[in-house]
Amino acid sequence: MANATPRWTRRKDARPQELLTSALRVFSEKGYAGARLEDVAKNAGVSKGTVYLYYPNKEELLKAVVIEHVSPIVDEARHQQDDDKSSSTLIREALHLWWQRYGSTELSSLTKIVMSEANAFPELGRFFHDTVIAPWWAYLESLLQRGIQRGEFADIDVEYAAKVLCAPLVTLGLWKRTLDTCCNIDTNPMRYIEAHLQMVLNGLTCPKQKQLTQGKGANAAPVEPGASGESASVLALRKHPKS
Amino acid sequence: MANATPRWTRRKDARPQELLTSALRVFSEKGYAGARLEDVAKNAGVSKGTVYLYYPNKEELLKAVVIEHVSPIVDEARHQQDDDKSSSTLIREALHLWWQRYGSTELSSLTKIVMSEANAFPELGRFFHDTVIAPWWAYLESLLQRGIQRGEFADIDVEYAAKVLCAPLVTLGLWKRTLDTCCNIDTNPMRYIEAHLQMVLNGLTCPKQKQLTQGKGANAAPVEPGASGESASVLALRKHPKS
Amino acid sequence: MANATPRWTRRKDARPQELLTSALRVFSEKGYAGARLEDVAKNAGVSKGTVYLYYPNKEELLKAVVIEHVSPIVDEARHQQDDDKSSSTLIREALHLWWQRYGSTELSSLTKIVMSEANAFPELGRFFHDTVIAPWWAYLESLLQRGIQRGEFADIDVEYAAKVLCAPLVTLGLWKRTLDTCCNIDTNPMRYIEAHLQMVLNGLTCPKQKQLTQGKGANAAPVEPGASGESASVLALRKHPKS
Amino acid sequence: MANATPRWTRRKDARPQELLTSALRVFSEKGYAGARLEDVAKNAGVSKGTVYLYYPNKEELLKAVVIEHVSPIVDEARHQQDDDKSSSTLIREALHLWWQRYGSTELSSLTKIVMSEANAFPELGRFFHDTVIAPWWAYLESLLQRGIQRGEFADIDVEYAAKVLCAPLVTLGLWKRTLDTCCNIDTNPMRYIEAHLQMVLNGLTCPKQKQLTQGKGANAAPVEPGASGESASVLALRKHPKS
DNA sequence: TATGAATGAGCATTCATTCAT
DNA sequence: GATGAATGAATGCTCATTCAT
Repeated sequence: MANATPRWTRRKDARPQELLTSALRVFSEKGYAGARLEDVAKNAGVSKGTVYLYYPNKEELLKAVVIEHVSPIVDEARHQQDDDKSSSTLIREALHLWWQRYGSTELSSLTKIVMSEANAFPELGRFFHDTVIAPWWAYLESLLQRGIQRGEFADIDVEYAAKVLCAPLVTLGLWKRTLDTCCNIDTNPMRYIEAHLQMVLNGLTCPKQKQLTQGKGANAAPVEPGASGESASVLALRKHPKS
Repeated sequence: MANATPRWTRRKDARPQELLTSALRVFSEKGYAGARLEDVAKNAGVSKGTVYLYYPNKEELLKAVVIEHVSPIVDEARHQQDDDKSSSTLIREALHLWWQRYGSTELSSLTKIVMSEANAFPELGRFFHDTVIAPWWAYLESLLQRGIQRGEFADIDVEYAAKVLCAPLVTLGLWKRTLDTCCNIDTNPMRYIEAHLQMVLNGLTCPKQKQLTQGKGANAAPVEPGASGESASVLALRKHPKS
Repeated sequence: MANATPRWTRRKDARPQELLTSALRVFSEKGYAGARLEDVAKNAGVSKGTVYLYYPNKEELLKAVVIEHVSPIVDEARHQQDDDKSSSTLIREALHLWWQRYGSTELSSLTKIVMSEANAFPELGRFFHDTVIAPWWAYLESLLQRGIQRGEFADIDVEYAAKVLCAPLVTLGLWKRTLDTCCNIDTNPMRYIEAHLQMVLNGLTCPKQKQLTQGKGANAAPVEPGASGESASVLALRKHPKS
Repeated sequence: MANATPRWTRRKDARPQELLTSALRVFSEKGYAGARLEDVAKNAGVSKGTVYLYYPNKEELLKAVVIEHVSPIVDEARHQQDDDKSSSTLIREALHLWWQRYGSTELSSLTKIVMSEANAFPELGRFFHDTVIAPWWAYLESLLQRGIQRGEFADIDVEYAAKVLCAPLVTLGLWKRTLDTCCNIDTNPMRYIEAHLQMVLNGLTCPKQKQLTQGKGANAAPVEPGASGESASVLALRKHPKS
């Protein structure tokens, strides 16, 4: 027996980190409701009660995980400098950074969890929005703005374009951790991101066709229906936008 | 006693439908773990025990919800005809259709639920992939292929572009049902979709700049670093793709 | 096996009563905090979960015990009629009734429990006061008033006398269920009540002495100190009444 | 480091005292089960572990509180001298003393606690009886005896009268600390005690009526039923004394 | 002595599932 | 088929107690 396993060699200072890491793993795997605090504890090499020495309850533990792990990423992006790179390059870098630091890691499970629990714990949703989503949107927005001002980008709906810009990465992170796993698929993230950038930077439309649609303002109404022989059904869709 | 209270005049066949609708609502609101079968039952106007007459357990009920509600949507898209519209228009229509039939409805909660539970119930994830995701991807892929063949679209990475193409809509559906609610935001779906289409069809890059980047194949390696003065960090990012 | 022990032969209607009886016993024995709902259940021959079908939580169960068991007693006393008995007799009857219906039964444990938990659950304390204590005080007060009006009783501080009148019974109930048990004492309740009634109705003071102290009003200040050679310490006590 | 923060200048001997005081407060407020040793410690300005240096467990701590705080009071009463005061005065003094030293202080919470826990810890109940109750009874008994012997008091059931005599004070102490608090009542202790003394010394019965009932021995059977027109129900009560 | 991090048994509460009616 | 009372396993959380420092 001896002191083979000393009851607490580790420092109080180390505990929170260990618990948070363990919690991230368990929440990732089981979701919020499915995560048992006992597993979080066991995983961190401590007993159930110890968790409560550091976090008053399950919800706060989850929040702590988000705060601890996500916030730094956003800060990193926020402090990205505008240097003399092209705006395209900065966007490319931003998306890759997000992927490398968040999407490709266990952290992206948090997206899933927050989405799932936002109804039950609106405060968590708000926190995630304010801390993670909004800053990202703001950063991407500033990059788009920069591109337009420097004549690199066409004049588009900056606010919404920013939201759209990061959406595929969010989805990718989600899929990698869910469908990929259970369907034995192996989506290639770099190829995915590249496809996204290609489309978004250059557009699908063939250069020769550009004249036809090019030149409209960013907020321009959708392509005029009648003009391009669209079906009535599409008209209907556009005229009664839902929600 | 007689039929003083015709407790079940409704046909037996109607029950499953009502249960499924009720279940969709409850799962939507509470998530899988949070949904109480008693609420599903109450909501459908039956007793707790009745649920078990139709579905052996909670998991099967969820699967049934997905099967019942999602499958038809995909069929509708699958049978979309190639007529003489432009490929851009078909893509536009496809995305609007998805939004109208799925994203904007309670169904989009299923995305959230499936994502959350895919680890716990891989079979559910597989089913969702096979039934919902894959067909959509295939359909979008076919549209992209058509566009390229008809000279409307540039030659891009069709397989991945299809995945990217629907990703923002998935994200939008997720956000509308989570962050929008708890942050009191009101994202405008039509504006969002339009921004997406604008970017994807025309690209961000200003026409005059196009020459510089245009002309590379779809699967082309990312813009050559050195050539455009990108920082080493981006290089690094691209050279060590994670996950 | 057969249906030796049918899962639930007993009626839903019977359950609450059985649970309440069981709860009274367990609360009596263990106090509020010490009572385990599982014991309450087992005692009533049901499972833990069943308790929650009838009472939403431990606190409500306790309240229900009080409501169910105590209220009737008070009602009984409240409806006691003023007939042609002497007021002494009515008081005698009231105290005996209290003892027979409450003090001598398991119910008197509730006094103990309510006292113990009143700080933690003030609402419970209020409820007990309003439902049990106050009505009793009011009833005794009315009897005292009647006695004075009919010339049977001296003119005393009716409000406080009523409180004092029932106090010894409360204490007796408490003692019987605590000290008597653990000290192997066997206080004789009838003798106790009789001693109380003797003192209270006739007073300790010997008839011959009565002239000396008699004749003062009920609310009279305590016997004048100096006049009867009392010690300074008592003076002090009276001049600085605490609390 | 040195003694930069003289963490414990206080003598070791002081600790138990402080702990006991703190424990009294916490037990008072929360009851036995509800009291958290951590609060006791914090309140005394020490750490949780320290409590265990002085008291092996919670139960012993409670016993120590009782021993420490209650014993002195009894001693004080026990040493009360019989001087030339009237027996009424001595009784009056005794009750006031009890109120001042015990009932009106935090100590009276101990009554509540001991009552609550006597079943769980019979030894505690015995200790309280032997140390607190019995001596008080004995003292009051001696005063009553003295009164009778000196012709001041009628010939009553001394043993039980003593118990009854202090009962209202016990109840008052209990009520002040429970119902008064949660019902926002403010019972006036001096008025209460005075009402008690008035009744007990002079009796309720109007002087003119005294002849009718006076003159019976203390242990006399209750007023003869038939003789005073009492109802049959009272007869019943008296003939089947319970418990 | 004193500390306070760690433990783990213990209990209230929930809810999917069963089954006698 | 339908009911809903009953079940009991599961889990969040508390707190008396221990013990390495």
